Amino acid sequence: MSTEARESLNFIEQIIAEDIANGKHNGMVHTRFPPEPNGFLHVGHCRAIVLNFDLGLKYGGKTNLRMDDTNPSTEKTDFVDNIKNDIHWLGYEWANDVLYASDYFGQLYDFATQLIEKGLAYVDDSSAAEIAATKGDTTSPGQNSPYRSRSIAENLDLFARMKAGEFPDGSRVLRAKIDMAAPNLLLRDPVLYRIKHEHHHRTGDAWCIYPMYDFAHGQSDSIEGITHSLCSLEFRHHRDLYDWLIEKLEIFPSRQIEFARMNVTYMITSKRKLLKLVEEGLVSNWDDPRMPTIAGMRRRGYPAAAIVDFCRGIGLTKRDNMIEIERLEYHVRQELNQSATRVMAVLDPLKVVITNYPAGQVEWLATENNPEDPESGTHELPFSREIYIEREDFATEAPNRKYFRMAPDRDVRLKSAYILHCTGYETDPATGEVTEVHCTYYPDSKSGEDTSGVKAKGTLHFVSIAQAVKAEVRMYDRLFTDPNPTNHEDRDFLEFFNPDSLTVITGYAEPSLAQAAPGAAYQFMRLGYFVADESTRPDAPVFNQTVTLKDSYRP
RNA sequence: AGACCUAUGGUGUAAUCGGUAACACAGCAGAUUUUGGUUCUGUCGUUCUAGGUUCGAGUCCUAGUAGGUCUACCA
Repeated sequence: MSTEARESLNFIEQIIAEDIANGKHNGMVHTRFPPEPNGFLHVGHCRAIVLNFDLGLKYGGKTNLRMDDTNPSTEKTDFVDNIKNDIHWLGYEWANDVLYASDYFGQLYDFATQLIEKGLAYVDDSSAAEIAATKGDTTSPGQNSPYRSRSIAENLDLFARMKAGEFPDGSRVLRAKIDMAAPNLLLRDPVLYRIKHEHHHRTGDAWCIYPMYDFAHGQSDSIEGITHSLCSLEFRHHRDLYDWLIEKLEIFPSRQIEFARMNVTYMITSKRKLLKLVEEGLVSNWDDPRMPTIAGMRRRGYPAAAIVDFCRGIGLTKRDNMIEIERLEYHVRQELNQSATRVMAVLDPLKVVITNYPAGQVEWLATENNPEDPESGTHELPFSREIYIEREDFATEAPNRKYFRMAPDRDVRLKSAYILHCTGYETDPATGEVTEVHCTYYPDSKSGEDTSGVKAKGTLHFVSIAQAVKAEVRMYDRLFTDPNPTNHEDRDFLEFFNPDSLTVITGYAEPSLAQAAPGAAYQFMRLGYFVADESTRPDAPVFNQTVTLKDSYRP
């Protein structure tokens, strides 16, 4: 009864549990995921999405999806659609419709006016360079702006005229009047509004002044009644300003809590750097299967459930972390092992002729769709005199006692078919390369009805040559040659781009693969998991390697 | 150099008013296996340092050390 282990809560859950116990916000929990629609979502966002939406689900609250679109220069509606699609794909549903910080521009303007009226904000005519120059630094205080002591009336007038479009870009800003000597640089009269005569993807030309992050994010949280506003560690310093604004504006007290964002080896999460990969043509696009974007991982064949499980499993702290990609791959394999249909495909073919099998004869053999799922049934694949096996599965001489693949005078089973006895092989006189292998088969060794008594230690996959379908197979390796490519002070991350991260080959697949539906997951037996690419067609099947199988064979 | 944040196996986390440092991934070894997959078993290895408080410290205190963040009209 009382032997059940106490549930281990992460530090944010502890805070929430405490707030609920104390009756804060009447026990309500309301979170949000606030992406800026200026790029594709990536692994790092997955962690934040899972965290915020799971918390909403767990504590009976809601989670908003809010586009943080306060900078008209970089944001686009296209990105909004991708973001919505990615979140849905992960399996989450947001409360209400999608919300936009830009919907609050009117409210935000009123907040700014209130601040001016309280003598807590002023219009500064200084240039960006002047503001930066008088900011001081970590060891010395800044200097007050000469415009800091303008009257409230003058500030009100100037701010209204900023909004009216009377001034050019960069000529004036609205600043909070806090403390130019504050140890936290963000509190040294931070800029609240800037002038940008630019078209906004939603508000059009209605505004020519736009709020800065610090004067939009926290206020949006407050307007929406967000109880726990979760963000990454680098926003710690912003919290002082976040709290100051809420206090001075006397609005709903959302609470910001910072956590360490997730880093994964061989993956980068800088939007700027991901964009560079696309622009330089090193990857095909944002959804290239090598990209750590949600779109890329989806196209790579990573199941949404695997990504979500991964994010849930890594815990949550305030420590910088670097999670090994093997852990993500573990979840991908675990998920795919349960769901992927088993098929056979040979990627590096070596012809095998079964000399005692009648030429022209074809047998259709039943093979399990998925041994992990008894309900999954079987499908049929052809067997005939001439087949392909993996070149790697043949050796002219068995290297050691632990080798149990094909070699002269050895017996080996063909998965779901017969046991073969290797009688010899032919080589290219010029190169010495093996060109063909000869075998005989044991007619009474058919899978499921084997009475041969022959013991074969190894089992190989194969395809019947006559019925095999050629497929384009894209083999992937890590995108970078270094687990943390952006961590080198003296070298650009592109120096670590792995030129072998994509290898396109022609494989030979069992005929059922011609009908693969885009997105369908398969296990090419003994090779790995593959997904039918969105471009796959019956006459030209295309597969992306998702991840290899774990391989404990060591020659 | 200033403020703030963080230090637990190779990696990520747990240990909830101070009470035997545990789980997962990775690694290694073995069993099972018509996928050298899956599954199962075993194994390796951990509290940054120095003081202090205490019967007892990963946990509390002090001082160091190391790493991270911050001086955009980006978010």
